[in-house]
Amino acid sequence: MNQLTSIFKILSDETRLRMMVLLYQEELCVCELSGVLDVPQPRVSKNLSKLRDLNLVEDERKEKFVFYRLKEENQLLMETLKSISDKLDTYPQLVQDRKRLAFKEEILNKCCIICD
Amino acid sequence: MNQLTSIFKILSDETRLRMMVLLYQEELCVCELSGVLDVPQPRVSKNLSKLRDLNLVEDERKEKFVFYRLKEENQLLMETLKSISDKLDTYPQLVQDRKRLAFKEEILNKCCIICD
DNA sequence: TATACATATACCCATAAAGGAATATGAAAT
DNA sequence: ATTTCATATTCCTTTATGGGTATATGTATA
Repeated sequence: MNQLTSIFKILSDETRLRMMVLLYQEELCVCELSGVLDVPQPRVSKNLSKLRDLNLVEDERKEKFVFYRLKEENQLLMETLKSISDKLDTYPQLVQDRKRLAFKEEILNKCCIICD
Repeated sequence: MNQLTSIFKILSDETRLRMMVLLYQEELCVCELSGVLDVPQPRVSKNLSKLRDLNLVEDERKEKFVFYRLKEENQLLMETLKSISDKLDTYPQLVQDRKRLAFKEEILNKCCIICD
């Protein structure tokens, strides 16, 4: 039962929901999430750790960055994210996030300092 | 966006989730919900009013009782409740609630005093 | 009109949760 | 080995949330 409600609790926070919707698209590192969503890095990290605690994401280090991706085991979560993604146009913020996702490289260059 | 997160917030509380799952089956009055779920009446009422505030249920008085039913307009909510109901067996508490729902008349007789 | 009963609300308390700022950690590069 | 940079964590404050008890409301029945 708690397994159920905790999923909804995770989705009930705007920051996390936006993170999940992006991660539903593709794996992302912390600073990409932070940059695309325009949300401070500690907030992203803290919320990612909540997702990790519930075994909803897995992380993998690649060089300097830690990438997070959704674990697809939780069927309810996946169905829910699909429902949201199917009607993405209904939610301007999510549409904007997705647009910004397309520019993540440029955003990354501003956020982290890899401008070489 | 808030429209989205508020749906999940509603579902993230165990009492409300159990209420919603029952209401997904059939309309129920306050004391039926209270009796079937074995939850104090004020708690049921308060949570119903939260649902009403979000326009997720409608109520109708029939004689002495006020019956609540889900409004089926919110597609995401409906899809979510369907997902849950489809895998009901996974959640013992929900299974038990549904069993008790079948005995609601007897439960009602104990909870309210209509024993004529 | 007075009473009973179903439901709604108010008040209070305890806990949880989110957010920000500062700082710690730990891997990689020099 | 030391510095840099990405990420994680800690501490603190504020606000939100849920639950209980008591009580108010309002409809129906006697």
